[in-house]
Amino acid sequence: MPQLDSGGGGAGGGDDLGAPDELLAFQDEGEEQDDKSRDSAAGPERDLAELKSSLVNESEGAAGGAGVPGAGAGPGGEAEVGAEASSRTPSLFTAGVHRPLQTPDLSGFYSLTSGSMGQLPHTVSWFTHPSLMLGSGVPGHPAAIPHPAIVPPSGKQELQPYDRTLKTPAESKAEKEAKKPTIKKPLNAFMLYMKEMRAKVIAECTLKESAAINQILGRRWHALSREEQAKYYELARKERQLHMQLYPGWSARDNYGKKKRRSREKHQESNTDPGSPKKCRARFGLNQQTDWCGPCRWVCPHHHPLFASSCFPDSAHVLLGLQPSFGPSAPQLHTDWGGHAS
DNA sequence: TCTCCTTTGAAGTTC
DNA sequence: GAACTTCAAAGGAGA
Repeated sequence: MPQLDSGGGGAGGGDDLGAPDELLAFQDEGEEQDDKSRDSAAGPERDLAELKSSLVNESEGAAGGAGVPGAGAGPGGEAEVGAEASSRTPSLFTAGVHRPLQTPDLSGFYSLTSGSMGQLPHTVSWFTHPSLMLGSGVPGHPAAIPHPAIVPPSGKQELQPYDRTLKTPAESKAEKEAKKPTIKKPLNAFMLYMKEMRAKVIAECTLKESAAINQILGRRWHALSREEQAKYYELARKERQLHMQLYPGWSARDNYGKKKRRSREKHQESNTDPGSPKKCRARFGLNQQTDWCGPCRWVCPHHHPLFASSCFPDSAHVLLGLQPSFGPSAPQLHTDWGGHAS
């Protein structure tokens, strides 16, 4: 865990949490996104990469100083913890609302009470009271709020996932492994977005199938402005930051194999599928769309970014006799729409 | 009961 | 360092 280096060093390396993919995505879609952002009022807005780098700098300051905002057992924190923590679900956002974060620049993100970020739900809910968790030295303390990322082997949340009072040094390692609760990965920006928007999509589309909902959410994600996406990237970055502080030794690898491994063949099949839109786009680029295969070039009017927010669910496409996008053999939705927009 | 589906992003592994 | 793999959420569907 390279990022686990604490302090400034960690901030320099580990805190550079803008993922390569993240950047790539925007590089990929830079052209089209630029067009989009040009006509959207975002004119002078910073490039997202710039924004991200500024966020990194900002977080460096935070990490180097007080660490995670609110993490440093600030005044009033404990009182609020005991009184409110159990009655409401704290979150990064509620944290901002109820108790503005210490990092001024971030307050904008967390004090959003309207718009898309108004009610980011509880995924980040454990953030509010890190003072409980950080450096408390009392694992299993009754007042401690377990991180939602902690999931016991049963899959249900335990109140005291790290209660080791009954453990003895002689306890078998296997037993420990078996009983050790799973610490989940922190959610990335898109996951946070999904959590927030899922309910809306369900309400709008009267869909319940997560797969279909996620497809819609994927399209909408691409239709988001950079600023809007940046909010989620920032949130996700904070998630990861706090996650690292809460679980310094944790690695994503710890959870490898806990899910049943997907069929590699299937995965590879889809990756090597010549009709894979992402492949064509990656291979030929946006400027050579004439080289793209048919499915990649195919443009569903409902999937056009202009209509992304009101796009039909794919089941509706099927019902309407439009080109289906479900099924392993069907072309994936052209969610990297950014590129096909121009 | 378990796995798949489906999305994007982060992080780990492999070459 | 590029490419690939796995996991994170969600809940219906199907084995």
